[in-house]
Amino acid sequence: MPEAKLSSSLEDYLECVYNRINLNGVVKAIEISKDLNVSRASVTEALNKLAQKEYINYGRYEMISITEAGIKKAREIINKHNVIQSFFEDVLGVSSSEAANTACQIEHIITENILEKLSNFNKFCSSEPDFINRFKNN
Amino acid sequence: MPEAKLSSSLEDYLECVYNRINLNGVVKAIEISKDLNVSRASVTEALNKLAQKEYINYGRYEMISITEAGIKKAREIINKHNVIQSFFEDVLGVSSSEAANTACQIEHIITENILEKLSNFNKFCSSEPDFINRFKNN
DNA sequence: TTAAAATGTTAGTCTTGCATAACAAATTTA
DNA sequence: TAAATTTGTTATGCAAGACTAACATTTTAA
Repeated sequence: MPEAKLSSSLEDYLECVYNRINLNGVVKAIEISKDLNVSRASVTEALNKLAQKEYINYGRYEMISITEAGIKKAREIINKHNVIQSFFEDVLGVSSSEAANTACQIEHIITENILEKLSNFNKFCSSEPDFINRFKNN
Repeated sequence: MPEAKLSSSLEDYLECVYNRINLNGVVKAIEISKDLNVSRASVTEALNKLAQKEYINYGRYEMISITEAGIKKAREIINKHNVIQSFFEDVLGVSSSEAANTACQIEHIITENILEKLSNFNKFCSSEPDFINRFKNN
């Protein structure tokens, strides 16, 4: 039974593991350290914590794999990220990089309820391009 | 010359000092500890840091006052809070308490640029109540 | 005006998350 | 395949931010 709560930092590591595995089928600690701009030692430490919480499978010098619970959790985080980024980018008209950077932080904070409302709002706005255009020219 | 950067935590303390002083003219450490749900010891520590950064005036057993730089900074934080809360509450229709709690965290993260766009968006939406009503009944 | 209560401070500890340096293992390449 | 390089781990330390317990000061009230 994986423990539910992850810190922002551990969520970032899990998200990175998921993305890398999705992309390449595997992930190495050094890639994580580059993606997240942290030392290899910090990655080892974080991976041990994620394994202890049963979000990944991992042991000394072993290949990293992600559990079902890890996949579920990672997808939740990534979904949050995407909804937030889309709001900033597509509704407010913020640049892609600024939208992404801010979304990276807010994804760890926003509640499920607000997320759902925001997601609906994004959809509603994209069904009303006229409104968004008037806002942008305003 | 006050140092610019404050951690999320110190921003919370400064915001609390500002609000209490605005409300009552004075603020006591114990009130801060109750508002922020931390120990009196943590308050002492935070106040020393804020004083060292010249956002407040403070010394051992002395009355707490806020500097000009502190007022400016606090108002920026509170403005961020209000814009974010208003978006959640008035645009998305989130409850006041959930909007406030989430805004409390996002206020430490959001960039000036996104804030400005969000603020404009709030204004634009309030000038188009029909759009918001259609979203809410959707 | 003291004794009790409330408030504030200090000292020491814990946790998280990061770092560097030294060492271990695995991989690459000459 | 042996040496060099890369990658991973461990040990250790630091900083922020919180805590509790003990002590100091201030305030309240008997």
